[in-house]
Amino acid sequence: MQSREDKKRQTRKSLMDAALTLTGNGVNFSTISLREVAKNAGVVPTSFYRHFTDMEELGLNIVDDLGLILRKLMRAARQKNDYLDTLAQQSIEVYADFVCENMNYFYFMAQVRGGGTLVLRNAIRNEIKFIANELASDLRPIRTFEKASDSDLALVSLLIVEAVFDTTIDLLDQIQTSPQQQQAYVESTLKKLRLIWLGASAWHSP
Amino acid sequence: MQSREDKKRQTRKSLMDAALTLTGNGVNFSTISLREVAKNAGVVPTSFYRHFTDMEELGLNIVDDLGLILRKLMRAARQKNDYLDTLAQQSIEVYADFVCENMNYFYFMAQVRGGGTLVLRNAIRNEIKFIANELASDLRPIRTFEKASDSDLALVSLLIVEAVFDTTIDLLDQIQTSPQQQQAYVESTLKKLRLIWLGASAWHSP
DNA sequence: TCAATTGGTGTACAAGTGTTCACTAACTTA
DNA sequence: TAAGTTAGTGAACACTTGTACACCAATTGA
Repeated sequence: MQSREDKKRQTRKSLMDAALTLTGNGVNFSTISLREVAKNAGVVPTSFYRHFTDMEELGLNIVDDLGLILRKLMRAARQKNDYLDTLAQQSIEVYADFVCENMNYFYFMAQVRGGGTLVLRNAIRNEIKFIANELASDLRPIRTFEKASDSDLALVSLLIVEAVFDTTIDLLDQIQTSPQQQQAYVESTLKKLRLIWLGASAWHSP
Repeated sequence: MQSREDKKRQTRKSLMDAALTLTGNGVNFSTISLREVAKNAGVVPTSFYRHFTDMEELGLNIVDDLGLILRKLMRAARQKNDYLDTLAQQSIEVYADFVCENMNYFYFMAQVRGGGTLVLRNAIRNEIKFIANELASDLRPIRTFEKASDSDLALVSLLIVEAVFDTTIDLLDQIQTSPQQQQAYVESTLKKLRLIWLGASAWHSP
């Protein structure tokens, strides 16, 4: 038996899952109707209002969940390794796997990043900045960056995170059309990171 | 007096402009209805079919126009200058101005890049690759890259173009909320390019 | 000049949209 | 056990959507 609160939480989750499933199937989040979400969640349209005032609020809650996903990602990628290149390769492979396992969330991110409401766009931007900050404090102890200023380190981190996140739609489309060539994306991204790496190393040693 | 063909071309342009105006006003392209476009173009809904079979086809034609815009951009940015840093700064300033003057097109690009149909996404991807290729042949004669392989040069170019294009939504939002701080975006992007630059220089001198 | 072509019109329809309101049944609390 | 709270229901609303069809008027080409 479950309490009323539990049941509520459950349908709430059903609604969010329904929206995510739709975005994962290639439907643009902005075009998804409240009624469609309700139907896919096995609930009558008016019930939607017991949980969210409108689709944007539901979207904001998905962004929150996405935040959790991304923090889990960071945890998984945090395998201390002083050899930068190995670290980078491992991280990107971890990332690609994560995207595979949470495709719906990453489709959502890719869509909303450039095409959501201003409110939603800002929410995504904040998540990206947060991850970049996390990365910065992970990079700080590494020898390459011991002389780098905080703002330089922040910039390097932001560039890396953007280079990875903003091309995730390419990875997702790759997975859909020819999953076996996912490795191509990993290699191309790895090369980009190596380049950024190199730049960062040279940054403060003129 | 104008021929029938001219008049047709003109309403066709009205339809595309209407769609662009809407995306420029923050409406997501995927949610724009055929009827709304027709109304804003001052034409009855059924007339739409005389020009496009559906909104996706209209979108593809906008991508084509965007291609022309971007080629114009490349031409404007092609001020030969052997001093890389100055070149980079000039290019980004040119880009920011271009985005200001063609906001609707760049909103469209930002939206469709991650949230359009698969067909539209691929169309945008191709434009990005094309621009990256152009950039690569511009970089080729520069001394820094004289020893770089073609594929390395292609990678550097792609990274640069993506770093600029995929954050254009940030520039657009910046322009909307506080236009005077547009310079902040320019500086941050310039730093990113410097970093990539440095990495590229170090790439083949181990 | 006369017939053909065609861009644009107006009506119509079935389907889907967000939101309202009164209602029910079951859980919670006193 | 009785009263109160509330997640979910179902009907109804005014409106928008894409598309089909018959039609018109003006440019075109013979």
